[in-house]
Order: sequence, then C-alpha cells, then structure tokens
Amino acid sequence: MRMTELSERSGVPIPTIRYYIREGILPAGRLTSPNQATYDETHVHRLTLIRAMVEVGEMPIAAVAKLFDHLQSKSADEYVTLGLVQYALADTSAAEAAAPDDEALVEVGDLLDRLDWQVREQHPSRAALAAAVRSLRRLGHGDVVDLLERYAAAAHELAEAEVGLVMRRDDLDGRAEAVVTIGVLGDAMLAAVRRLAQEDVATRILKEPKELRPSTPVKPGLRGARR
Amino acid sequence: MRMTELSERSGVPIPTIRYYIREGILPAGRLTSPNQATYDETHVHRLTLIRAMVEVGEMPIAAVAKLFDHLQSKSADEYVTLGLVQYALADTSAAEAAAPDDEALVEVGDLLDRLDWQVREQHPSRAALAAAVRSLRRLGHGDVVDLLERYAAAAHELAEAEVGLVMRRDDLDGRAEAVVTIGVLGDAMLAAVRRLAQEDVATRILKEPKELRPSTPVKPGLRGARR
DNA sequence: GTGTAGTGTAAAGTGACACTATCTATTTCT
DNA sequence: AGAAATAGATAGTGTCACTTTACACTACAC
Repeated sequence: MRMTELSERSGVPIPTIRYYIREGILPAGRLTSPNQATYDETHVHRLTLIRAMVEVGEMPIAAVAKLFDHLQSKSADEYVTLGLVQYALADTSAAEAAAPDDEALVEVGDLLDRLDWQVREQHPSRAALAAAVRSLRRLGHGDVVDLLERYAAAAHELAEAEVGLVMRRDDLDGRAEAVVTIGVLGDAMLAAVRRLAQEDVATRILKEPKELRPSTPVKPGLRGARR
Repeated sequence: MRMTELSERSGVPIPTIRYYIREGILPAGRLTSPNQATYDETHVHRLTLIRAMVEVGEMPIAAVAKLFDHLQSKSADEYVTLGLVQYALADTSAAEAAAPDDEALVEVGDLLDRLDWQVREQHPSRAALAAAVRSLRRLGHGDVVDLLERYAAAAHELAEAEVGLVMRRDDLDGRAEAVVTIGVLGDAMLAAVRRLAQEDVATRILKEPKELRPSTPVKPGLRGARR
C-alpha cells in the first residue's frame, strides 16, 4: 500500500507519519522508485502501537524511540527485555538528585526487603515510589503510606497474571511487544479502573444514612485564588 | 515570612512562585505596602501540594488551576468534591469523539453493570478505560482485557481503603485536599509499585530452570529503524 | 501527452506549555 | 545613605509534537 492508504488505515495524518519515519520510530517504506515507497501491515500495526503508547500511555515520542532502540538491539537478553519498559518510561528528570541515603528511598528499600521482592537498586520505580511517599509525608498524609503493603499485594497479584500473558507468547518479538503493550496500556487500564472504583465507593458511602458517617463542619481556609 | 524565605522553605524559585500567583494557583501574599507582601505556612503547604501534583502526579498547571477553582466554589457538595479530581485530571482532548455506542465503551459499561458499580455515564475514566481496551484489541492483545475483572477487584479494595482515609478527615478543606492528594499521589504510588512487582515476578520466572518455561525462538520482524 | 494527484526530502514554522528574564518603581534592612 | 529585596507588568526561552511550505519529481487517467 502507499502512503495515502497507510494514513487512512491507521488514522494518522501523512505529515505525522513522515515525522515518525524521520524520528526513526517507524521504518521507512520500501522504495520502488526515488520518490515512491510501499508499506505493509507491519507499518499499520506499528502505527497503532505508537499511537497507543503516545495517546493512551501518554509516553513522549523520545521514550517510544528509546524503546524501539532497545527492542532492536540483538544483545538484549530476556531479562533486559522484560525490564526495559521501566527504563524507557522513566522520566530522566524525575530520578535526578536521588541520594542513596534518602529517607523515602530507604523506606522503599525496607518495604521491598519485607516483601522479599527482587528489584535492582537502580530500578527507576524505586525513585518514583520514593518521590510519592516523600510528598505524602510532607503534606501530612502519611496515613496513605500505610496502605502501601495493600497496594503491593494487589500489584503483585496483577503482575503475575500479566507476566503470564507475556510468557504465553512464543517468539521474542511478540513477547517484547507484549511487555510494552501490557506495561503501558495496563497502567492506563489500572488507573482508569481505580478511578471508577473510587467513584463507586464514594457514591455508596454518600448514600448511607448521615448518622453513619462523620459530620462535615465547613471551615474556611486557604483555597482557590483564581482571577 | 517574605518571598525569599517562602522560596527557600518550599524549594521553589521566586520567579516560579510569582508565576503560580499570576496563574491563580497560589494566593497572593498579604500586602503590607504597595510592593511588600508577607506569606505564611499555608503558602508553603500549597506550594508543596502544587509541586507534588505537577512533578509526581505529572498534572498540567491548567488542571491544577481547575482543581483549586472547584475546591473554592462554595456550591461544591461532597459528591462533587469526591468526584472532582477525576474531571480535573481528565484530558479534555482524550474524551474527544467518544460516540456513546462505541464498542469499547459499551464493553466498559457492561463491565460496570456486571460489577454493579455505580458510575455516572459521563465519568471520563469510562472513556479512558475504553481507549485502553480499544487499543489492546486492535493490537491483538485482547487477552489482557480478560484480566480486567481482576484489575477491578484489586482497584475496588484499594478504593475502599482510600475513601476511608478521606472520610477520616473531619473538615471540608482537609477532606478535599485528601481527595486530591490520594487521587493524584495514590496513582503514582500504585503505578510505581506495579512496576516493581512486575520486575520481581519477571526476575523469579527467569530464575526457574529453563525446561519449565516456553522456548524462545528468535524470529526476525519489524523492529527498530533508528538512524 | 498533458494534467492532476500523490510522493519524497529538507527546512522552517506553529501552538501549547512551564517557566524565566528584564524593566521599573518602590521599600526595607544595615 | 546605599545595597538588597519586592511587586507588577511585559516579553522572551526552550521543549515538544507536530505542521506547513518549498521544491522536484512520478504515476496514472483521460
């Protein structure tokens, strides 16, 4: 198929497709003449994957590029393959000045020890989790941190199912793509389901007779200040 | 305290603080003379909250502003208060052309019915979840969607604990802030814990004797194409 | 065989975003 | 008195993900 058809099939505008090719996240078509190229199903699939990562997963293009870079490197053994999403997804900025003796980071390390989880020291999610914990403590919401073990239990159960799905694929490419897809889209799915669950729980509680829940005295305080 | 101290205490540069005040997400200081103002602890706290939402929660400033707007509106009853994070967090762009008879959207609706969750039709997370489901199906990863009910069970259990923490606060302001904080930082926490869990599960599986897991024939395919 | 649409490359432009810098006119510490 | 800090207004910066434009072809219908 040619450019126009690829654009129609994938729903991605032609200039954007060209941009992706320029950025190296979509392979160029096979040139049939100096200015004519043809594309195939793999291109459509790849575009779908890119759009999912960018739009649903809210990944920056640079991270997508990094991911495909890793995927193509022959040296990537399975271990790396399974872990690479983490690194591609990690904000280079977020992990900035993470002192190894940081309080929140130590707390995360303790949690992992307690759970007996095997996670490398450099895993970016350690820093990400520590950042969240640090903020919660600073804001006086340390009680939320106490839920961490329940979060962990839920996450581990899901992870087992997810990794199971990945291992079900029997070729390296398929497995790598499953990692990426489940990693990115699973995140989006879980976040959305979590919000839906919160809404349900909140709705139920508010429908209970008033006496059963704490009163809510309105107290003025530091709130909005918009124009 | 004055600007310099506020900046030092919060770790936010002065020009940025001024920018936040300009944008209305941080209240201006109390003017003691035409060009002198003083700030207090509430400003420090608010700055901490803003930075947490922006840096950890990766929220755009505009969404933060929207949130504080809602929080200040006296008309916001508890129901709205508990649900407002959802709306502030929702990308205005993401929900774009969501036809009500969209296949994935119907699937999400069915799931909610099956779970007997009470969630408004317009809840943005319905569209977000539908988008993830749609992408997964398009990419041939429908099997991941089968995990949805397990995701849901986990999310609901967490939501109950989270809403419990919110209801523990006894003033409207505190409760509203708990909603925001737990909503935003809880997301970040869960996402991070999930990735750590995946790493642990992956590591364990790869340590098993080879015979126990499927073979991995390497098959060339459409992969990277970087410069 | 001419015209219209499609295709490639290269480079510049766009709009959103989150700051960041500059300028002016004060005011406050020392 | 003089250096440093402050508020307010306005303009500029760098990044990102595209978009647009300019130009030189090629493919195919009529």
